[in-house]
Amino acid sequence: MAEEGMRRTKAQLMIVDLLKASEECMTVEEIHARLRTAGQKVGLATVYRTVTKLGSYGEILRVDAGDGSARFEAVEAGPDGHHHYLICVKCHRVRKYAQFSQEELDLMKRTERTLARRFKYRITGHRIYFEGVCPRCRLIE
Amino acid sequence: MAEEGMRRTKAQLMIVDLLKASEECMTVEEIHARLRTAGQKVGLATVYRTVTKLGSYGEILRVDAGDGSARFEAVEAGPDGHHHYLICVKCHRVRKYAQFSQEELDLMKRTERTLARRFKYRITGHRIYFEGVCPRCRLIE
DNA sequence: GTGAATGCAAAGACTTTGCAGCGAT
DNA sequence: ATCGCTGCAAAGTCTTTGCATTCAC
Repeated sequence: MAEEGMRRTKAQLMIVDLLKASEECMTVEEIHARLRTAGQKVGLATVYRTVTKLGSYGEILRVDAGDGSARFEAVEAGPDGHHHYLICVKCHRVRKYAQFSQEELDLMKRTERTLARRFKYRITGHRIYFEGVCPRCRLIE
Repeated sequence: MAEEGMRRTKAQLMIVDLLKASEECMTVEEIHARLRTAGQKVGLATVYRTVTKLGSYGEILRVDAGDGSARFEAVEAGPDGHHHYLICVKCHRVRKYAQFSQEELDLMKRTERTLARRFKYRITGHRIYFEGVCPRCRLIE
């Protein structure tokens, strides 16, 4: 996935590793703060540039929490890289999960074909978000 | 759906009507431009305030096209108000549709229960987006 | 050594807010 | 006649960009 002329820098590795280790998608601010706290001095602009650049290579995926805040996740190679999401409507955190059933996958595939025919789109993928209140926010409801 | 002390103004009606008549979700800029073109002098701030306010009442729903641009749709009362979406990864337009199968609805309901149990969320709804290339953009691919 | 990536700060884009006047109830 | 809504412009926020320096290859 390394591209022509591209350099794999320390900042990029740290950002991707951080995202890979997280069960939640992270905002640019969160990534920046976490790296700072860990003693790494990375500029905010670098985080923006990294998620944008690796995003264009498909290594990082942008996810919207529905409140306008952009969040990011690292994409593992292969089919295991695909996630669905749980979005908390209170705190806007985005939890990713990969345990979906074969039935779901089959239905999505079939639906994609139906939609392609009906609306003349070339379908390339889908995104599924469940909205609700996360365990943490349920405590203070 | 009218709230305590709220006034149903001309600007609000125009914005909701415009959204109801559209098969696509619209950005604030698009809404503003369309109203201007139609000879209505509505300020951009009013459009922002309207989508935010009616959004909090559930009359307008915010949709993210995955590129950070917020788009909005009017929500009809009842179960018919629910849509799924086709997002064009080239032009980022968001087409809404309501023709989903009973099988889809059933599966989503079942999945919601599974997720609620597994992740301890109180699930309130779901959002489904299919990504692809729209008919218009396919012509210039 | 060369040129991509970084850090910082400045610029740009998008959204919200203060305030006086307008208009819905 | 109220008091919420609007328009405009100013103020915030979030994101991108210019430039000199650093660092990966």
